[in-house]
Amino acid sequence: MTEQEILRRESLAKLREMGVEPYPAEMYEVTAHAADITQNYREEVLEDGTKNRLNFQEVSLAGRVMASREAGKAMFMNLQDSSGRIQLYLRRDDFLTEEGAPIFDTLVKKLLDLGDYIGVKGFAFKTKTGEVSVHVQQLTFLSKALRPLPVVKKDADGNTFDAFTDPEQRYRMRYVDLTVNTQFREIFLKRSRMIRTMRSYLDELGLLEVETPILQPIHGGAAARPFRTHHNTLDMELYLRIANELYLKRLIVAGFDGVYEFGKMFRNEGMDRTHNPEFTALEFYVAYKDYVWMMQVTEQMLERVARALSPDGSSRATVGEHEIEFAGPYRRLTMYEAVREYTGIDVESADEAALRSYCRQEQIETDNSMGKAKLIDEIFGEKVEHHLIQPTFLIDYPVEMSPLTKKHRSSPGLVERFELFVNGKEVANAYTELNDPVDQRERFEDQLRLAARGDEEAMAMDEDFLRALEYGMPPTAGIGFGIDRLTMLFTGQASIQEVLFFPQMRPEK
RNA sequence: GAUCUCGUAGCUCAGUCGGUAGAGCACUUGACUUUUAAUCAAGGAGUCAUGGGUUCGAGUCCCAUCGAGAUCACCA
Repeated sequence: MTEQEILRRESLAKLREMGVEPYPAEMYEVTAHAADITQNYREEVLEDGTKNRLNFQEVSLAGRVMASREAGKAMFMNLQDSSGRIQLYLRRDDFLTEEGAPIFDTLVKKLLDLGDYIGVKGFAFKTKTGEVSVHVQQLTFLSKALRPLPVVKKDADGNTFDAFTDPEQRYRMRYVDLTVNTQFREIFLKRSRMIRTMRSYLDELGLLEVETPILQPIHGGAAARPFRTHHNTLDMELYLRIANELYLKRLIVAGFDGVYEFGKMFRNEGMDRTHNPEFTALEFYVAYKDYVWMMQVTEQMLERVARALSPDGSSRATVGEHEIEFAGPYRRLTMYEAVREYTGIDVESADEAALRSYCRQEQIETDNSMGKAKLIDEIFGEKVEHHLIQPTFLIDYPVEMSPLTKKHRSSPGLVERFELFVNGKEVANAYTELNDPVDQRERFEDQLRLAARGDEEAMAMDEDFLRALEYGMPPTAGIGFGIDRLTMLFTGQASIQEVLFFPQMRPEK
């Protein structure tokens, strides 16, 4: 233990000796919050020059002591609650035992430490320097802190000193990070508001919120390596889901017109500033619709999110150096048009060899297992994707890369799929769902052939899903959103770790 | 997985050419009854990430390991 930790344990023991419980069980009545008082306190100056305080004259608030300044027989502290900070003013003469013995020096000045949770009762007033404060008449210890918090200071110009900045410590000890770096709370408030806005939009559309299995016997619905686990009683291998798509479609088969799920997905792949092993997706599926309808819904939903998150209700958001307009309609570009526009290649007429030589020329990595579709996708990723700053629907993908997507109504070799790109990154993936069970079986068989060639991410055959389709699934549109990526977009964060409370870390020591 | 950078007091950081471990804040003691990065005086606090090596001597140089960040590869 460090010196400071030992001292705090000694303070704890002394409090108990004095009959003060540092961790009381009973609730503490809170009648006011810091931000409300500092923003709404009113007082008037009477004709004789005295001040008349108009509100907050009997308040009870609770929070953490974040700073203290002793001034002789008085003391100032900053109390932080969930709404913000407020200054407390304490005078020695206000703190006496029932017998009248002074306890200010011992109890408050010595045994109260930064980081302690306390409750205070008193009245609001303005100090000589004009700061709205609470004159404390009664103080209650609510929880003693045994470790010192980092002390982050700010001066009058807003300059920060000794900020708690080490990303490793911030992510490992989010409780400390969010206590002292309160600006990061805003990211998570926005994340919550974003999800709430989407949920209420989907509820208005009449969709049903559902939950589907995370432990799955067959990992389907996406191309990714799964986490494996084992169920003891069943004595069988299970996978943490990489997607919930096939289960949501079973519910469409079951006769629900529309279903949605916000849920964690798990992918056993690399970690970097845009990938965490577990991440959150929103997927929804709506019967009797197609991907054209889904584009309009996407535009409406994201516009609503943007307005909910911007301070002035604007549909625009600033992301890095770009101002992004989320009100629709968004630009629509086919995969082929996009590649032609940014590279000049006519991918429709080009053959595999021509694409391969272009990749060589542009130093785009390829391997021999890649077919024409995969090569186009590689070129898109290298040459096009980062140009798509304003929301852009990229539509109509080659059939080989979309085993769950319905064939295009008019363009052979393509499927009815779109991905939404914003700020050069994919944020949603949608399609007119494949509901032809015979076609779906053939697509799975193609995937099996890929797996046999060593593709670890190829989808497995899911006989029960095929059986469901054979019972009949109505024509359906479906979409998946990366909630973490969207949060990054709307909060201007470059790292996924900043939008997750507890990003995955290697174990300490 | 590869490459580069980083790891020193509770926090933020110095530490020169290899020669006794430093500062500010925090902490302790004292002064001050409207302070606010409070101020003033004095003081305490370190397994220099871990383990080896070179050297008379290593925070510093070399190797390995652990952890983090950035870039790249894969993926969303």
